[in-house]
Amino acid sequence: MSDRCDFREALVQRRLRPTPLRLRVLETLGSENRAWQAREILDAIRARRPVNKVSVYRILDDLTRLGLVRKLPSEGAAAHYELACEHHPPHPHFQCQTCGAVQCLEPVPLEHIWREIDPLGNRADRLEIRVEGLCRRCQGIDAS
Amino acid sequence: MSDRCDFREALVQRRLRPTPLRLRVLETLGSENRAWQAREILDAIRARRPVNKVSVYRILDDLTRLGLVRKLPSEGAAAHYELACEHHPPHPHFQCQTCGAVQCLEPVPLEHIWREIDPLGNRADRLEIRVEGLCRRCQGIDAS
DNA sequence: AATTATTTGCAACTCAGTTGAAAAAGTTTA
DNA sequence: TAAACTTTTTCAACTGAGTTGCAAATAATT
Repeated sequence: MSDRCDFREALVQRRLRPTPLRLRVLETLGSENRAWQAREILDAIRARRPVNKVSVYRILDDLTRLGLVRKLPSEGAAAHYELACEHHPPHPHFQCQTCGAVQCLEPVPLEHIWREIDPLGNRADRLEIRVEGLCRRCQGIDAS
Repeated sequence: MSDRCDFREALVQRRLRPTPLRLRVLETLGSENRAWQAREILDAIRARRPVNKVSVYRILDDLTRLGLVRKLPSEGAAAHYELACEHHPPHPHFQCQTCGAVQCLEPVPLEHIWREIDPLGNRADRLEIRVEGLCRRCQGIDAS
């Protein structure tokens, strides 16, 4: 999945310095077609260098606020994060009820889904579609 | 919203004793057309009698496992719960990004939404549609 | 009434995420 | 380039949601 987005550029555009840590967080998010828990990102980076968890949380918050990362609602305690840059438009997600992993599904046209939904006078900004079930791995379809 | 479901009956069917506490939890969930945090349920019940939070969490877990309650994924730390009995089929939800409240929206036909989605070989069991935005109250449309 | 099973409460814990302030690193100015 | 300033990262301590193990209380069964 090695990403086509220029993270350095994306950070500079948003007036955030392209520090090694911010770049590592973005590279990690872009390295697999799935959403990551803060904890997983932390561990992935710690495999190569020491990092403090507060730094990762603050970076994820900043990037989310600036629209470079999306924070997904999730079943269970920990939030999930994914890239939100130009090559990653919004799309549905699949969460396995057994292992908890969150995969990204292909984008679907949202127009007629929006048309079905009556937001009851609330201002609707964002639509998230979540599928839950049993993933391939947990069904034993895949090896390993 | 006072509910049409017979909670006492629903509990007995599931081999759970219809204790005052379980009934209070269900009545609370059924008292408004929205999803509740465990904390909110706890506070609502405590307005009338003492309860321990562990009891409420356990009751919510049991009811969720037995299909009388649905646990919703949510933005933020705390999970939300809603009734899942016969008069409350699955439906989309709206969460306000400002106050965090989760409202229930009208059910939508899911068949052609399912048709759009490729679950990539995973077994899909459940579909949750979440709308996020700014609720009427937080827009200042409603009084109070 | 005595025994047993279920439910609730209590205390102590875990884990995700936050806060405030200090240390470190990078940038700007003189 | 040294001093002053800004931004980023770290550290320690905390909050709040949810869990665990076990004891107390309650209800059902013999």
